[in-house]
Amino acid sequence: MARTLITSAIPYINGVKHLGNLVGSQLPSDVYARYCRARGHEVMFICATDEHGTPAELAAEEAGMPIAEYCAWMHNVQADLAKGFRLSFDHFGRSSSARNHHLTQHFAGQLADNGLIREVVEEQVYSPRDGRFLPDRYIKGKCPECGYENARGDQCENCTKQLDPVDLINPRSARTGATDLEVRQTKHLHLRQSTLRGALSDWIDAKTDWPVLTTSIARKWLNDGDGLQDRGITRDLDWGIPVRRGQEEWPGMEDKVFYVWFDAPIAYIAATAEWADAHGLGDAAWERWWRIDKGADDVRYVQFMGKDNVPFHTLSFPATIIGSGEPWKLVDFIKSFNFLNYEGGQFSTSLGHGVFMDQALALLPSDYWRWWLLKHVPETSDSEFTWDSFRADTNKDLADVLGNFVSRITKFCDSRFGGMVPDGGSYGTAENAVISEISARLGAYEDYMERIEIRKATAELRAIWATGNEYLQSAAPWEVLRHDKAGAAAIVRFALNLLPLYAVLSEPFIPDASDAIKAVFVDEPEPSWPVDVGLALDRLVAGRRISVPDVMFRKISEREQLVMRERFTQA
RNA sequence: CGCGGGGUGGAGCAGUCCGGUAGCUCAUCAGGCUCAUAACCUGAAGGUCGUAGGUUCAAAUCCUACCCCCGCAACCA
Repeated sequence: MARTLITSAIPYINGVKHLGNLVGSQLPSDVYARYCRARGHEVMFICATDEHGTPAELAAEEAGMPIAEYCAWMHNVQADLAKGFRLSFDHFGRSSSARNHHLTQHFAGQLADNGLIREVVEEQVYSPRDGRFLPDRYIKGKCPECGYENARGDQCENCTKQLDPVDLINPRSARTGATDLEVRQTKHLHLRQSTLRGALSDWIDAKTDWPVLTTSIARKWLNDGDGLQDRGITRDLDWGIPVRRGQEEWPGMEDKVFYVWFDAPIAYIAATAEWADAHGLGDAAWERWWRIDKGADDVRYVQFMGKDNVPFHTLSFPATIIGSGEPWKLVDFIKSFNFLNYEGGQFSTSLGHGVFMDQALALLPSDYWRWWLLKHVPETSDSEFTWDSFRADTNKDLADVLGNFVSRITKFCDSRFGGMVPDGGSYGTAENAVISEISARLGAYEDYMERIEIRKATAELRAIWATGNEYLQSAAPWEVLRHDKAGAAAIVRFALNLLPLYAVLSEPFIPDASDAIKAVFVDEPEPSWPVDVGLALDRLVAGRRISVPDVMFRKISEREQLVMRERFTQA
């Protein structure tokens, strides 16, 4: 049996995520995980919350909560939203878990033993009033280039000039406004990525089937300027994974923690270990997914992420894995996405621009969002959410094409055949034509899913749904019924047989609707992935009752669309 | 010359690697059906494929130059 390990980029802890975050990794990874399971793969689907770093500390401060408490709370909020969107993680872990502490410290120790860590004394801005070192972006001041008053220490938002905090005129803390900033020396650990440049470059070059977006970003970092640079993997913060060399203390690093980007990808592994712990399983249960010396040699590992995450997954994390010198599983395929914009601008947490996951679920069931987002998932370029498009596509695809088909055939069967799968008649040329068309489309759908081309898969799936309406229209059982009851029975039986097939094929995209369709056939066994479409469309037993479902997808009115747009769009 | 992605009928996209009558969904218009969520089905109109050159019997597709949009630019996740 094929074994597939799937990870989604882990969402940051500092609040509820918006639809752009959802569509950029969690949602497409869920579709792929569901598809793989449906095809009989043994799947391990992992996600987690990314809980360390300055923004988390500041979010907790703003919420008036201790950081640990804030993270625990927000993790639960995000876990509930994930359930609401039917994200089928095998485990939704936390980067702050004990497992991740140990693994992160372990990797650091291995890297140090292999000569891939060097200690560097840096000069950083310290704010006595804040009681901490300030990351560049948390220092504000007047831009020396354009005079903009609120330029950030890393870059001026007004003139886009890249800055160094020491360039700022009248620098101050963005948190407290303190101006008595001083430059202090502080020692940090750097990962010597540059020494692994050749190995990483060869590895990337071998990935000829990866999306252009993925490899082009990796190559840019490998080759731009002086090539891949070493990277600091520690920070002067309180909240994080304490710097240790494996089990040992790390002299001189007592008050430091690892940088979030060092520990976050390791959390994929740690979360799998958490999964094993949660199920009372031993280490062997998770190691067979991650250690090629312990059974993971036949695992295909696929990662999903937004383009902003690509450098860390193509370079830093592989550098950690390779540099450890241990037989950990490296990623086999990286699916990366562009960004989703909102009504002409970017989604913005601070401006309240756009739709957030909790708001979306309060408005409409998850299938609406899943379908639209997946149909427009930004695979080739940035895409844009508009209420107009959302309404048009969900009304047309879900209500008119799929929902209406389910409705018309079940109601017709109910009113003319007593709500039972009718017996009699036989399939002929029309039915065979449908079988061959669906077979062809199913083949295309499977190819797209194997290659993780989500948009094309949605188009194919929709075309398979439309086949049902086309068939009913031309077969016209309401007409045939007037002179040939057996003939009409065969048509209705055939059309009813499309429903379990649609339920199975649609499940990765719209799982709730899939369940609703399955529920039409109360006494039938669970349908499985079709090996032969002809057989799949001749499986319902005549005489068994069907249950007419409620309207599966109500339509969004023009008025609703306008109201939502008004509510979620800040001028 | 920082890097990358994109520019195809009114809208959103496929096709570009491996040149050969420009395809899909929506919207529009016409017809049909009446089982169904004023749904469905069929057909039509609509594009000199960002611009300008070049290669070729033939270019959306290859080459050159340029224009426009978006993102990124490593101590923010």
